[in-house]
Amino acid sequence: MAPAHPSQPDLSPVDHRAPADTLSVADAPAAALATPAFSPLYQQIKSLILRSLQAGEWKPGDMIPSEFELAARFRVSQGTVRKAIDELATDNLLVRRQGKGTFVATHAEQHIQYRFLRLLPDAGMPDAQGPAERRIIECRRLRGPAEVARQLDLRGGDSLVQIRRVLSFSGAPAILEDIWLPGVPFKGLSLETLSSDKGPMYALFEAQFGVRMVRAVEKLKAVAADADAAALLGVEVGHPLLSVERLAFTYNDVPMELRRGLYRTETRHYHNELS
Amino acid sequence: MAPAHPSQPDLSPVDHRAPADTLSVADAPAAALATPAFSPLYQQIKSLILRSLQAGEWKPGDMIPSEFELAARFRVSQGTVRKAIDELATDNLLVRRQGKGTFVATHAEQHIQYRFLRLLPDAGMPDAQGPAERRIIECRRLRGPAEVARQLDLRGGDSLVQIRRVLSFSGAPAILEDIWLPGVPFKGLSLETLSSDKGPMYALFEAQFGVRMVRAVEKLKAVAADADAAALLGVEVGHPLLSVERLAFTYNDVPMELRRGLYRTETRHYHNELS
DNA sequence: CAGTGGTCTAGACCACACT
DNA sequence: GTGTGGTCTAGACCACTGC
Repeated sequence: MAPAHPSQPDLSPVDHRAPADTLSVADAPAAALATPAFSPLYQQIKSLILRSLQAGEWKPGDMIPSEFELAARFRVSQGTVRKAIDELATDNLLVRRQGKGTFVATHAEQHIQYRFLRLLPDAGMPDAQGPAERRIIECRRLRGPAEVARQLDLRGGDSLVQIRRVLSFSGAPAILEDIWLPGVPFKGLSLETLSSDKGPMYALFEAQFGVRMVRAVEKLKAVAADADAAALLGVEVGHPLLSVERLAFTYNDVPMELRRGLYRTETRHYHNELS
Repeated sequence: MAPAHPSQPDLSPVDHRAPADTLSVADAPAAALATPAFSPLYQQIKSLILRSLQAGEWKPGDMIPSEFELAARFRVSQGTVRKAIDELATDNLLVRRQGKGTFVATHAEQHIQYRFLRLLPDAGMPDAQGPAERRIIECRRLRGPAEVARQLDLRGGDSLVQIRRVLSFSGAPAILEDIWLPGVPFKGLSLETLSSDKGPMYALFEAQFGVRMVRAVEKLKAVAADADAAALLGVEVGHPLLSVERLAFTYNDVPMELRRGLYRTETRHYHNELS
């Protein structure tokens, strides 16, 4: 067990027992007192694992090396690796399965159909609304509006993909979504790609473009339906709709998707837990 | 250090090294195979600490005994107590402060004014909207509607307190709230109590009634303002409002408050983070 | 300085899944 | 049985706070 790790440079992190000035900030100017810049070993291990995830060393769904293997690779104890993995698991980047191993989280093959969708039926079981029917209204490339570009950390003239679609439950339209994606990472995304796909959109992004959405922030408002939305969702103009603006991030907090959804909430609600 | 713990019965939990049949399920019938009913030591410690919190052995804001003291009391190692406290801290029941100690979380003297309020101004700093002005519209006791009673785990005829209030920012009304509380734990709550108070309502509940809200679930919808709401919030009838229905729980998932808020979201939004 | 939480180690054993 | 993650211990040392 624990053979040499092929083509793996010595990643042994700093020795936490060494004097403070040999820590990872060794080269910082002595006057830099604003940043304590001390980072525990397990945090450094966490960063190293994160780097491997970004680099694609292990793909979504893969099993990563065992805690002991990683401990040997990084020259630390198993407990330290464990703490690093613990944090990555609570961040939903890794999934532990006792007896089997630790796996890279994925939007595909998860029991929940849509990991980031918080819309539930008012009555009945959480999944009583069945699978959503999806209709793509359009998918085009354009030079995006400045506000969208800004949120995606792009320059004003950069290319974007815009998608508009409607989700229905049991034949009744429920959600109208506009989605903006940066053009470069999503080169080749087309109406055909989207239409022929079956699973969640974020699973498609993983499989086809290697883009994994890790976290997101949402801004919710109540708005009145305009003519467009009213027609597509089958409500009167002025009907109250829940507007959900979502900015989704990949690794390292890089924004990769802006999405604006309009939800009908007559028989459904947006569910949230506070603590 | 670690003197005898006065008036403390021997709380030593089950020995995890003992054969399985001496675990806490020792008395379960042999046929009961549906429940694995194995609980790690640190979970048992967590329950014991939780029990002390409920019993009021340590009040909100208090410092609890050090990890070593608790380890001695419960006859386990410090690391096991640590893991129990870790979970209680991530549940926001305890707060760790390095060098000082571990404290019972409180809704008072927290930097954020309202811990469960997710409404932020669209632009500007998170706290740019300043403190809210609060106006109590009414506070009365009644036999509550069946639906409210059901959600609060009460019988239909039990007494309730109902509060209606409006929150404004910079003089502009923003939130209309209806709050229902069970009458028994909140005996003595009156308009005077509420009006003379300055801090967050949940801080008042802690200080005056010993009720600490621990977590909550919310259901969000977009609705049209009715005549009442329109008048109190200064909008037209039919104006879209964000409806936020919150059920808040004390320890042990006992529901203690039902709250229905109507938020104006023209210049503010409900903020949420997904992961 | 002493007391507290925070990190790290090394080793033991348990629970679970596969073969 | 073997290999994985999960729990528990005992002891060492570090970092922060306040006397």
